[in-house]
Parts: sequence; structure tokens; C-alpha cells
Amino acid sequence: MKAKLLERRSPFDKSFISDVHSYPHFLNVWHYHPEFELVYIIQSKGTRFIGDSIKPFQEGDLVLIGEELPHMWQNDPEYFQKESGLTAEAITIHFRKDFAGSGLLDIPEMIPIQQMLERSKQGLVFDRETALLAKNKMKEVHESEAFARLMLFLELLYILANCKNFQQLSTKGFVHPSEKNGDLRIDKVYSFTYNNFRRNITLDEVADVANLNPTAFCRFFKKYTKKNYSKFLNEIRIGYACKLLLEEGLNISEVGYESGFNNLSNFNRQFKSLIGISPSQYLNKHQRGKK
DNA sequence: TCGCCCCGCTTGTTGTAGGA
DNA sequence: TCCTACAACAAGCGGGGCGA
Repeated sequence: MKAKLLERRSPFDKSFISDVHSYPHFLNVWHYHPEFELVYIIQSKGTRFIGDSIKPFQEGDLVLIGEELPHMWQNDPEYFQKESGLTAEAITIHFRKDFAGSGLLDIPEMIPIQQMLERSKQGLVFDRETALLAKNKMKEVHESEAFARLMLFLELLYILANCKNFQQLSTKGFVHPSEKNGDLRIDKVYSFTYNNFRRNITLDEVADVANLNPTAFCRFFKKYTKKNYSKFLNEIRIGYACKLLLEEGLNISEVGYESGFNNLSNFNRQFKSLIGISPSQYLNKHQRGKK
């Protein structure tokens, strides 16, 4: 399985697409597209994969995903149970860089927006205050027509461009294969890893996904990502462990096993080396933060 | 009981050489 | 140029045990 290219066609009378989605769960597919994607989560929670970032998502989150950046919104397991009664709702806007004609972003007044779009190559998540402002503006955009719709969208971009409290998601090291000689093997590896990190993955197995032997695979993976495969896998697992610690009410050993680690000592060690503190300290820190 | 550390064994990564 | 094979080294893993 590799990241799927999703193609959209704007209606002839619109320069960008806005939608309000309501499904039992989001499209559970690792994909990318040439449009920027602005998403506000109205309802539902789960795990958000953007480039090589893996983080929990919940209602109230606002994310801007850059063009060609692979991503996937994976709802929690209960969303996939029949008759769960749960729904995943979001407002989205898909737009291309030249949505208002070529050259618009080059004028001086648009520099902050241009810079924000540049930053979105790694995926951006905005603070709650900005998210709330943007949500209302996105609704207005969706409900408006013609010229007013375009003006509201520009106002929305202006709000986002002036937000100082944002976080970049994917690392600069993440390179989508479409940018590098069209080698889709790395894409297959990302996809395989995101779908299987909760269980034991052997080097032989993942090398097989890329149609290489383990030695060649190690070299190939490092060439593209500037990190070795086990480090990449551990980062995904620790990201998922953080989500479980904050959301699930599981104890630390359960979180370790649920995140794909077979051994608690290794889980503790990896957690500390990546996050800088032990799992228990992380939990205490965030529980105190909630009170 | 849980979280963490230590130690020995296993597995993965890297450097080098050579073949297609 | 890309891939494989091999050997040496590094990192990861699992079991056991200790302290709070």
C-alpha cells in the first residue's frame, strides 16, 4: 500500500473547495494531493499522521497541511464499530497556491500568507484561540457565494498568517518520494509502518516491502530520511504512546505494550531519550497541567 | 504493584569489496 | 550506478531485580 494521490476538480465557478463532512469515521487512507488542506475538527478523536508526525487529534483542532504532504486521519477503534453512534465531523477547505491567479502571493501585502504556506510544508497546528476564530470564518466561507466567499477566505488566511502560537508537525527530514526521483518504495515503507507499528516489525519484513534485502534497505532508508529505520519506528511508537498516556487512562506498562514495544525497560529508555523525561514524569506533568 | 536500572544476548547498521 | 555479501561494531531487547 502506498500514499494515494487524491485528485479534486474545483467546480467551474469556484477557485477553491469548502466542505462540511459528517461520516461514521474519517477516510482511513494515507494520501496526498496537490492542494493545501485546512481542517477544523468539529467532532471525533483519533490519531493524526502528517509526514513523519504522529499525534492525537480531537475536536477543536485546526491543522493546515501543505501541498503534496502525505497525511491520514485515523479515528479511534470505537468509531469503526457498527452502531457505535459516533460521528466524525470536520470543516475543510482545499485550495491551490494559485487559487486567486498566479502572482497574487508575490505582492508585498501577501508575504505573511506566503510564509505561512511555506511553513505548512511540514504541517501546522494552530492554538485554540485562532482555531475558534478560524472555525467561524470557515463556516462563513462555506455559506457564502462568489466575491464575498473569496474575500472571507483571504481574511481567513490573514488570521492564520498572523497567528504566533502554531506548531510545525512533520520534521524537515521528511521527504515525500514525489519530490525525490519518484521512488515510491519509501512511500510504501511509510504506509506499511503507520499501519503496523503497534505490532512487532522485523527488518526483513520492512525490507521486503521495499523489495530490498535488509542491508540495502538500511542504506536506502537512511539516504531518504537521514535517520535509520528503527529510530523512525521508535519516534512513531513514542508519539502514539504520548497520545495513549494522555487519553486512554492506561497504566504505563499497558501503554508501552500497546505502542508496539515488547519490553518495558526499552520503552522507558526510548521514551526518555526522545521526550527527555520518563513516561511517569510525562504523565504527572500533563495531569498537573489539566488541573 | 509499578517504574526504573543493569547486564548479557540478539538484532540492526555501517564500511568495504565486488558483481551485474 | 545500484545492489548484494560479509564482517565488525553499535544499538536494541528481554529477563531479573531493586526501591518507592
